[in-house]
Amino acid sequence: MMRFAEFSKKMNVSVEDICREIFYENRDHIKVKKEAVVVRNLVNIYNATLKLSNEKGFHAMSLRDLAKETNLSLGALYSYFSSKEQLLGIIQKHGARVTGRILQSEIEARTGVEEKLLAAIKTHLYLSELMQPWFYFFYMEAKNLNKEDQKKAIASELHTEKFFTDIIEEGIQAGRFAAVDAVLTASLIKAMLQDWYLKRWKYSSRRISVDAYADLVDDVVKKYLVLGSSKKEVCHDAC
Amino acid sequence: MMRFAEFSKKMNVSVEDICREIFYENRDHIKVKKEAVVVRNLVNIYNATLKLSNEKGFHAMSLRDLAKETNLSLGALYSYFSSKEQLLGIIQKHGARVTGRILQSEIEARTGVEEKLLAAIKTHLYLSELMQPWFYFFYMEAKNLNKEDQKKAIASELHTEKFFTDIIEEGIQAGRFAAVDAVLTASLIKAMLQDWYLKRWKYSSRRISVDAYADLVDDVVKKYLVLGSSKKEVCHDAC
DNA sequence: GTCTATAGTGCGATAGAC
DNA sequence: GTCTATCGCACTATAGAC
Repeated sequence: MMRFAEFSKKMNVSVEDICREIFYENRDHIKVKKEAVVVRNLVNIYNATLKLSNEKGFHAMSLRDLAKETNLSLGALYSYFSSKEQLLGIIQKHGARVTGRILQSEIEARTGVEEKLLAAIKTHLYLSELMQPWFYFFYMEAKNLNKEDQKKAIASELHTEKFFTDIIEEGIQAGRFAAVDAVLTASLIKAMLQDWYLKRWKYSSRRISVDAYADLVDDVVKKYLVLGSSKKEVCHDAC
Repeated sequence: MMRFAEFSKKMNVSVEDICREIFYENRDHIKVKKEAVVVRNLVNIYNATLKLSNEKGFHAMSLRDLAKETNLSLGALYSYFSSKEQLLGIIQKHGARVTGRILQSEIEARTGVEEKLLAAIKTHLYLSELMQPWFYFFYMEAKNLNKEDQKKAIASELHTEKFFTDIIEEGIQAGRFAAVDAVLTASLIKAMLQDWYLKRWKYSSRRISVDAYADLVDDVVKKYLVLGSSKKEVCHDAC
């Protein structure tokens, strides 16, 4: 099964690609017209927004802060979005979209139910590792969205969870997993996956790799779920 | 083992008690002198602050919002704290203190390592259920604290985690738990416990009780940790 | 395409009447 | 002990020079 290094190469998820996508979809709100200029500045603006927001919150970040961080003027910033609120909404929307898209394609590529579960766990962790600031932002700033975007954020959260619920139910029906509560179990898995990007500082300072974390989560989940997995297996950590 | 209803009765953690404690420790910053008046207003102010902050963030809550919610004037509010920042710091500090105090006393009351682990899980969940707005606030607003208080918040987070690490290590040394990575496992447990108060809306709408959630977490953790726990036990959900 | 200057708003905080 | 009125400031957003 794939490790993070491969995933990272294969995906090549770059902020630049996301920004180009945003450019094409928001041509009307963006006053500047040269693609190369726009993409360069959007990358700059979004990275700075994520940095400042993740340090002290989106609301606490003023556009003067953002202008300083990007080395752009206030006026120039407003050539790339029409209001501070819109800036928030765009980052949320496109982050969520990329996540959903990749998660789906990676799960579909597997057949066995245990492989699917492992692939879902790994893909979610690897994605959140590649795009940690986006994931963190998505989580912490959801309450600052307007009502409509907030609904979308909740839907996106439940949609991700459903990937896991479906896999677990499939495993139960196939007689490979114990008959647990699939919805609740999926919630627990999601909680463990979220901790990875929400407490990045903790795992960083302890020098835990994303692969090690993925193995751990998979281990915990499989011990709970998989029928006939002997307790002996636990020993591979000890022996 | 104790259930939530008992815990709730036994603890009788009231916002009023916390506010009285705050009053005694901050007499110098609080201009009003009659205890009864102060406690009544502090309860009002803190509840309103938690409500508004948890809806839209502490920074986004203006003191005019707070005045409206508490039915106090701007001037009156400033009789109970000296700045908006101080209001944030006080809520954080006292919330963290109550948590640490209760968690410690509940764990100390047990002897067996498995009982300790279950007690720690249940106490954390039950406390976060009783004081959900405080826990949520503590988590989401940590980044808005000044640097000094931020350090304290991180220390508090690690301190809570250490309760779990210690119990797991004790279990491993006693030969009752598998030789897992105690620190990492404690992180995972904490992640699952935090989801309970961070995603309260989700569990509420699904009508999951805190007792059911506690049993689930305990089940997952014990299946991963406890040596010689037969897989047959998983079936109690199915059969 | 980017800048500076500024209009207009709402904020945190305080003074002084009652 | 609580109120109203207001100060000074920092914010979002825009207009117009370059």
